[in-house]
Amino acid sequence: MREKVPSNHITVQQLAEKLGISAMTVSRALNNRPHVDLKTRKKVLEAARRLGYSPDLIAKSLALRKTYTIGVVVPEITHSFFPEAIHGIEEVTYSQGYHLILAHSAESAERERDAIQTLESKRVDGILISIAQNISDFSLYKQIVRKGTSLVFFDRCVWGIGVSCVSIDDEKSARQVTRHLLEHRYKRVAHLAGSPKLAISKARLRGFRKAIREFGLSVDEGLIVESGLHEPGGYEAMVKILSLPTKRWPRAVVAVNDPAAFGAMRALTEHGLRIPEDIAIVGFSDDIRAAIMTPPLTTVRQPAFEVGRKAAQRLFAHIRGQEKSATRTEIQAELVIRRSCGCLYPEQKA
Amino acid sequence: MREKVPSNHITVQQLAEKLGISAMTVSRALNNRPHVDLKTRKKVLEAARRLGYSPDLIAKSLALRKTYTIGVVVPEITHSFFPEAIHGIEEVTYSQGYHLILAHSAESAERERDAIQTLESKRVDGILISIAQNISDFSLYKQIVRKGTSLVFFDRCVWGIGVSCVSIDDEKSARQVTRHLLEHRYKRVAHLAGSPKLAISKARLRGFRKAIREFGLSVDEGLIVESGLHEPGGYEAMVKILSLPTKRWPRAVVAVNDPAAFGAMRALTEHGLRIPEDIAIVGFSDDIRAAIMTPPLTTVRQPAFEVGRKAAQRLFAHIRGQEKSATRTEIQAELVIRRSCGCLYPEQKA
DNA sequence: TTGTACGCGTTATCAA
DNA sequence: TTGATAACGCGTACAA
Repeated sequence: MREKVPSNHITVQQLAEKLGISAMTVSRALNNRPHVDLKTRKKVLEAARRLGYSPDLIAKSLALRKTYTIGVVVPEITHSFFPEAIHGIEEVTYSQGYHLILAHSAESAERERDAIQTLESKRVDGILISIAQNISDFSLYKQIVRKGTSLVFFDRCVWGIGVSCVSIDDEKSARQVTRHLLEHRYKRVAHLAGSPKLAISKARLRGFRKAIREFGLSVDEGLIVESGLHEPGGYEAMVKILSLPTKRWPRAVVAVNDPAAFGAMRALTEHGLRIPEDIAIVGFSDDIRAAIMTPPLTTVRQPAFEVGRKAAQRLFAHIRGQEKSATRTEIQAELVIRRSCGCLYPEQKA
Repeated sequence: MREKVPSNHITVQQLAEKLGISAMTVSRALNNRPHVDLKTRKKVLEAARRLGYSPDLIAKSLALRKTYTIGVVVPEITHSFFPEAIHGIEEVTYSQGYHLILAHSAESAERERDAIQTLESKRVDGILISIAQNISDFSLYKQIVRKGTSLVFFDRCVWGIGVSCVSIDDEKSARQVTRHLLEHRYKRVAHLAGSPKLAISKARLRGFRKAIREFGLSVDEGLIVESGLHEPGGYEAMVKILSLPTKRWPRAVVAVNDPAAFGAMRALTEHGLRIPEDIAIVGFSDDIRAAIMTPPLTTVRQPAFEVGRKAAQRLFAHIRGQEKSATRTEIQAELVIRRSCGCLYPEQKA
């Protein structure tokens, strides 16, 4: 027993019949194409408006084999980075007259697979994706490209499969913030590392190591502790560090992101340690809470909007066939210096 | 000069030819429909997998006149409420096998109009919308409904046009939080009101007044000050209140939202007043920063995820034709008691 | 300037 | 169980 669907959508055919002309003429008039008498054109447009004609983009897409739509897959939607990136994507998309289908993988490989296949089936003209954690099989991405759909990664990328990527230069940024600490004469610096499987974690760890080496210091491996990306993990990791003999304690900490830093700050405070006087700390990502922590957290600001904007631009370049080979765009992050690193005033230094 | 679009998508026809059977049989096999020999079915599925067949949902939608897609229009995308609501919508949508097209009106009536028309043209099965500010022409919404597209408002609604709505009960929530203060023996309570044009502001003000009256007290109109919805406005409004003679000062403050409360807290602190010992304060919306203010801010939690979830459920009920008339769903907000209201420990009371 | 025939990829319908 | 035909709404190509 099927429901009666009203579907009061008027078609080009119907418009044509009502006006006593052919569908083709109506189509031409509606799409501002040449070879239509001005009077006929006016008549058509007027009728279309009056009858509330709305073009069927489904039919149009089928005929033109082009949807003027791009798909976006994000692993997380609540975290402030992605809404901002989506905002950036959306600005470009809108200005180009394209539409946007949003899919959410919820950090699940299966849901990501679903999402990509759906987007492919919807025949989007291109896909922007920030991949879920723990993805190790890249064959789907390759398949998409092979089938002729433009693809660009943003924020979380896969290298070596010929796909462009726009991301934050995590390694350079981590190196920069670590250097900042070292320049202020902190010698022993710890790192709360994210998952060793995640590219951003690895990049930040690399940047951290690089900075230490560049200062002619050596890395104390015991001061590199895995914290994950959330507050509780940061807390645990810091507790673990504080369980070391006091003389092995670090003078400063570089956390893989702000939530981890928040957890670490809690651990420090609970141990009766002052920030930054006893141990300084810096985060990563400029979480909205960073500025109002006590003390305010020094961090690295991620220009999410910019990442989204650039990624969308790259995708459109690719869709238009202006992009020959895979490119790698790295947006420069920005160091936001606050009290937690103890570097604001010279006299606070170690 | 047209570009060569690879578009290596295999079709049902091609599959059929390769297998030497008809397209119809392939279609039946792929869609798990009856009347297909088990062996044929297996052969089809195997071939589809091997050749990377991906169904063309555009063609399918055209044939079935159903897209299995809903559209969502939000006025803002960075504010944490909407990402969470979208998350809630997404969970329902995903579980129902539907897809989601996201559109962003950026608080602009024109962009909202664009978005709605696009969604209509894309023949989505339903639309969820939280309307932009300053919208006064509701004819478009009515038109959408008339054309047979299901519509449900969420968070920001329009009444009286026969469309269902899911929102937070602002008036009741404001009444509840105000009552909470009054129950703890605060007598003089001020209100930082948002814009008198905004529905949520008006509702919260109504709730505030109602609670006061219910306690047999009268409202001191001088203690109701317009603050807008942001931090600076909250600061200004509080300064204005503190410029009153000391004896007219309130013992507690209900702010229209958290940012306004943050501003007010800054004003209080700068005046050397203690929170909550001298003046207590409560906010509205459980901004992520509320918990880490000094002192932590008592506030009203907006279950955004829940609003999104419920709205999506309503929409699906409507799409399935199970919904006769327009309904009004109000999600109950939740009071989050922290230190700023001075009600956590009995001995702190006034 | 206008109109006709056909195809886009899929499924419903009805016949075999 | 299978297949041929038509239709979904639109635009391209070509003819009138």
